[in-house]
Amino acid sequence: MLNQYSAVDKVLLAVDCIIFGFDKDGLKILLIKRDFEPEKGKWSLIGGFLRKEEDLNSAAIRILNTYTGLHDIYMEQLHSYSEIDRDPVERTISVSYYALINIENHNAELIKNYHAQWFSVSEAPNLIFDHNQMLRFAISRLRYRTSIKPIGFELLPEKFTMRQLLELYEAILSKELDKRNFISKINSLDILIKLDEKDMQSSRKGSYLYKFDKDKYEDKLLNNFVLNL
Amino acid sequence: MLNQYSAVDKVLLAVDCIIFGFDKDGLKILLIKRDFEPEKGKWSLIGGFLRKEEDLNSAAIRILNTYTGLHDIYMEQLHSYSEIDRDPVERTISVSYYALINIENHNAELIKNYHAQWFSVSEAPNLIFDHNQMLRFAISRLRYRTSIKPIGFELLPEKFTMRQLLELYEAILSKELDKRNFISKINSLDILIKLDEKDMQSSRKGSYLYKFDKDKYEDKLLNNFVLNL
DNA sequence: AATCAATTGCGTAAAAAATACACTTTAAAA
DNA sequence: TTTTAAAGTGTATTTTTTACGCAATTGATT
Repeated sequence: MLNQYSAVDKVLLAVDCIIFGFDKDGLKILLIKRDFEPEKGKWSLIGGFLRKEEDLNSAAIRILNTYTGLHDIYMEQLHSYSEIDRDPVERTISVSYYALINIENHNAELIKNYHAQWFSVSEAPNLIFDHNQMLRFAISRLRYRTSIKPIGFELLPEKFTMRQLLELYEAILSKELDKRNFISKINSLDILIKLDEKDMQSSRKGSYLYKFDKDKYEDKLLNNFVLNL
Repeated sequence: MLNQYSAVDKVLLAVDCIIFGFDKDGLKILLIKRDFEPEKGKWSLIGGFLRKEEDLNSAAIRILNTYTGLHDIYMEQLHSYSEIDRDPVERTISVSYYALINIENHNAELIKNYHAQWFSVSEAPNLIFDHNQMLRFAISRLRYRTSIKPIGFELLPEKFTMRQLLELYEAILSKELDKRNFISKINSLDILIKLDEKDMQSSRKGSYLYKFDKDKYEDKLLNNFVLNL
């Protein structure tokens, strides 16, 4: 029974994940040393293939879970890459996703087994195929996202100082921000709860710890805003 | 020779195009009456399947050309849709693209042959599969694009009045704009050339015609700006 | 006990951008 | 000549963004 569907060339569909984390040294990404050909031994984004029984979002979530042990992580689709020879072995289209995770929360054992490693975004090694391009695109999307959605819950420890939050934003935007203006803009979002507790690591005076107001944070996630930092 | 690539489920990859046009009645999209099963006879975005010898951008351009006769049209990839049963016949992942075209320039013959038709965006019929969702997403992306890139070249005739440009923006954003503020904001972009010629259709007084300064327009395309209308 | 050092915490003034708003001009039609 | 319908034009007000500096705190040092 002929139909429009018959003459078509099927393809492999891959998912590649740009996994962002943040620690005292700044914004990082999780990369993996590829353990199969081609390009075995080179650095690559964390990826896998789409399976019959899942959609792309599920595949991205499965792949993230495989390499980090994490679940319930929000991921967002970015772009599809389809150059004919992007993968020399077989025609493969790849859909990129990004995730934001707290570096402390993932399974360190797991990533070691997979020869995965965190790299500063600014010092990332050269990546296989078109993964450099994927990474650049992800960074620019992350910057954009920062201007319309709250960010931080995913990347910071539960309790954090204003300075940590400021440095997170500075790392993402890669520019310096004025401390006072930053604080008043963040406060105007009304998503932080100031705790009665101080972090004494960073200074003699100590600085107040904050946490996100989960409900308000999630409300804000639903409605875009403009945050001009 | 076993490798990581062997166990994988290949899929069909489709491209669906949201084709925007603009005329005196506002913002429109080009839809097609589907002439094969499933959902034969229902309205659908214009689509096709990715072929071996092309990448997704080329496929989108080919599909647009097939139905409109147009070429050299800028298209932008939007999103990939991968719900398992989105197409009931076979597992198909679809990548959406959008294009902006001048309604007057396309091949009317061609679209008639294909049972394609222009619809006001606000009066679009119900579409097959997840095409309604694709359309909504495309509209929101078009609005966003409007705020960071110049728009109009693609949608307006070569010479146009300020009112036409204003109405284009109003149609895209679906809100009223203040004429005077609009004009001064558009002028501040410095992409228009005021001609010594008037359009006498719209009023007794006649209104000046403008055209885009192609070079400046394209410079602006390369660099984002913020246009708050 | 006094001083030092490092970082936190806080507010205001100036500049820039966005918004609101109304009347005159023009030329064809009556 | 009067009428009519749309074009064309500028300013004051409000809001937002930016720039900027100093006092408070406290552990460490002398």
